[in-house]
Amino acid sequence: MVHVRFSPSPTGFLHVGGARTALYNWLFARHHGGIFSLRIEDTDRQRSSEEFTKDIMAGLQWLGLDWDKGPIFQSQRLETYNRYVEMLLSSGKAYYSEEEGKKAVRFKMSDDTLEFKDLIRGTITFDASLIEDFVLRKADGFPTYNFACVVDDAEMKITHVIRGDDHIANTPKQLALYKALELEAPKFAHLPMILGEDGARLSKRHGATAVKEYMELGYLPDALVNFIALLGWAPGDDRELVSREEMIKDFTLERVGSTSARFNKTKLDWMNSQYIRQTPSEELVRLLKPFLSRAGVNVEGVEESWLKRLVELYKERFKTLQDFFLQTSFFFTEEIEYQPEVVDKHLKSEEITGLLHEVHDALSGLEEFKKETLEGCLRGVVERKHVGFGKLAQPLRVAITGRTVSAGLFETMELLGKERTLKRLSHCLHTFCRAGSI
RNA sequence: GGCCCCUUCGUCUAGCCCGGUCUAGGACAUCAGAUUUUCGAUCUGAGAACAUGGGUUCAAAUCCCAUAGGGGUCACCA
Repeated sequence: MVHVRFSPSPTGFLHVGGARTALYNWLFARHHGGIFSLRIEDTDRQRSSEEFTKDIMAGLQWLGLDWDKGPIFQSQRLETYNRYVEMLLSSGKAYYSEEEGKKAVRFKMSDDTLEFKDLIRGTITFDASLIEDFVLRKADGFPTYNFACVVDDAEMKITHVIRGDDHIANTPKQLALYKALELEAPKFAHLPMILGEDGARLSKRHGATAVKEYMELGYLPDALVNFIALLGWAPGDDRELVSREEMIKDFTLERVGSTSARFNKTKLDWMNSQYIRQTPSEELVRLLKPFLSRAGVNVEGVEESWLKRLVELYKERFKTLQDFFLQTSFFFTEEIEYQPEVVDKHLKSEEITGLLHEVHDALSGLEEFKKETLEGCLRGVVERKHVGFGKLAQPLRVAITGRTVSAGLFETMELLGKERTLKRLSHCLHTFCRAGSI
């Protein structure tokens, strides 16, 4: 039975690199019908914190990476590690060493050649004599990473260790420990790193690195999962949008590449927009509400069916949940702001004033404020004025939305409603257009 | 610096293990055209890569070696 684990240390928020490691472990376990465990490596008492543990678990849950066992906390397993320390001490494979008044236990490193077959890179060989005796138990009584990792992987009967390739250099030490403890080593697969857009190691200066940040920016978990899955793995054919089920079915370590990948936000944005389109509108409404609230919208006061229609109007236009409000804010307020440059360019001319006047009058007389009737009405206006519809569209858009970019005019007006549309129109005529008073 | 890993379009990658089907495929991005009430979306099309140098072979992106470049790691951190 395959048994893998994700074993983060709670010294920081769950970041995309860790998320991908977790994802690959999870996919591997699900593909083989095995076990996926979560182990918290909190042996650094200074840097570990419960806040990070919570963040990591919340992040995994949000991504839909459910674990079968755990979380197991290393900080609660000191007796176990001590038992193994005693074994090594009594067999002479470990010894006490004191430096600067701190008494630790060190492992007596062998001096042979250590070799293992990495499932992703093939055989990797190390000269053990180049590795110095390393600490097993720190002066504070806690085990070090390499030691706790080996003890736990052995006790948990982990079959495959899938982790970042920054752990390659740790592997010979762990191999030596397995040998000294007469335990069978698991198989190893070292994943290449995820780099920032510029090819440097991913860090805060690259923008969002924490999973939580992507959640707050309005990325859908499925989209993020799909995107990071493809950073190092490919299904083998030309598919880009791969569902979880397909990933589980097709995921193998053989198909994981060995070269580091750069994080590409533009492609993530594209992928997120694809997932947004796939998501039912009712679901989007539900997901969007927290974002609207945070933006200051009184969500309780917004009619559900109206919001759903707005979502449908913008469904192919917003790339993230946060982006939705950025594009539709003028629907949620009474007053809107007009940028002077935009007003100057689109509203300040005799001809436009006349046109908008005409539009205001025509719209006032409408019984029904639906997109079909609106279209008929507006096209009638430009026809009577002998101008192209393009002449009217932009100024009118600016007048009722305050922007030069929006969804279709008729749909926009319908959703905005007669009252607000006319109010904004007359406000513009009064304020910006020289000739105008209604 | 020692040790280890990596190197296909700008980016993510397919192909590499099992040399010929590769005039190297796809996606994002870019550019052009179409459409159009703006932007976007959409459709069509274009440009764009086997790091370099040696081998091996009838034949190399695919195998071998060297060089260069990038990354990782050298803690009583994980």
